[in-house]
Amino acid sequence: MAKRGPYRKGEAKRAEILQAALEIFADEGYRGTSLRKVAARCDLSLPGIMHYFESKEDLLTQVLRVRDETERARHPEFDLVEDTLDVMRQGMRTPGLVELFVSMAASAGDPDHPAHDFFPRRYEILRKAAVEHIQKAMDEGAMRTDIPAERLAVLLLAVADGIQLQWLADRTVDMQRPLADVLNLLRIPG
Amino acid sequence: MAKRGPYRKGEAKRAEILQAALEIFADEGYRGTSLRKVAARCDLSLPGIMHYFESKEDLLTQVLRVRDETERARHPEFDLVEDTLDVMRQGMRTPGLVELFVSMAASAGDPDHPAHDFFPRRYEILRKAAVEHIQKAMDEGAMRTDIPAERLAVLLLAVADGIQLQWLADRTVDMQRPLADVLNLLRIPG
DNA sequence: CGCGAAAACCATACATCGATCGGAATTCAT
DNA sequence: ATGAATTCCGATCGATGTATGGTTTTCGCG
Repeated sequence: MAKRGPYRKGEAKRAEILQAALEIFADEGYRGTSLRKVAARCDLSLPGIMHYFESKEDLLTQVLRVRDETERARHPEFDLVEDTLDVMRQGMRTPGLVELFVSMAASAGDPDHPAHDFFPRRYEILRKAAVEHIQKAMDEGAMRTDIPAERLAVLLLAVADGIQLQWLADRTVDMQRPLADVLNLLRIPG
Repeated sequence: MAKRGPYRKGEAKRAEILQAALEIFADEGYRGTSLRKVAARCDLSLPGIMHYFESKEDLLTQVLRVRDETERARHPEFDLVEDTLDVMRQGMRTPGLVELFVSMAASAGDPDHPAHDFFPRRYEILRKAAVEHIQKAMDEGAMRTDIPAERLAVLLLAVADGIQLQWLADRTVDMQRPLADVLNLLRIPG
């Protein structure tokens, strides 16, 4: 007789909070966004938020989670190049979420941080998906390098993340070009 | 009769504050480090800090500045490969500073942030230095690509930054390998 | 030397933040 | 319909960055 699980309205509110937080961080940036502001948009008080999430960082971690899930839903079958480019296009429209992602990645190194497990897991998933596609291209003889697919996957993810960091500093840099360049370095020329 | 410039003790304290902040962030991480803690290490009160720095973010920005300067002093003549690898080795010993760097990069997108000018300027300097070395290697025929040096510089910096992001999430990843790999992709094989 | 203005520095206070606690109101399985 | 679990709030706490006013120290200049 201990637990009874969340109510229907509860689950709805939880989703509403995550959506509100996502929107606020998307168009107001990571700085100066308080839980009380998120609460206000949901017609809630701050303890109302804390009822659903253990801490602010917990909420933000789950924001990243739903962001990842919705993005994954937008791409039923994974295409290495096109999907990565689409992630960047999406990022250009929502700089606040890129800031959130980077900022969380910075502090998630702490073992006590709610996102401490999220990022390694995420990288592993992305790496695995990338390796799969790279390996296929290699088997088709479309690669001109002897670097193993696993290392190429790490390299490609690094390019994708790194160019976003540069873009945060200077929004005029071309985020798609470096990825295209490194892919051209791998492809057998015309 | 307006200004008289800082006193001798003042400049010393200013440097002491920056050094103390650097050390605290280096071995305690970015999270949970307050200005009062920095003040205590300098035998100062919090307003004592605020006398020298306009805000916390201003202090942190200048921490990054002195960090850059001391690193540049350690490398009188710039060597693209060896220096980048050394930056990563240095980062592995001070994860807190990597977190600080990434976290600042995330929030420096705001035009009102003290580091808003720092990062573009930094990237421009690094890019220019990288272009110089790449161009030299190209003139010597040591490159096997028709991608212009400027774009290769952006690509190399992206790899360096991106692999650090992955390393923050998983400290077992090899930070040096991806850089070596992308360089091998550019070099004419044996 | 010593005068005095600027710099260095502190005690205090303030606004805001995330977090906590006790309790009231609401939901829903039984 | 009952009652326990969930939902949610008012009030409060400790900590943080910041602002204010004043006091002490430094040091150029007469």
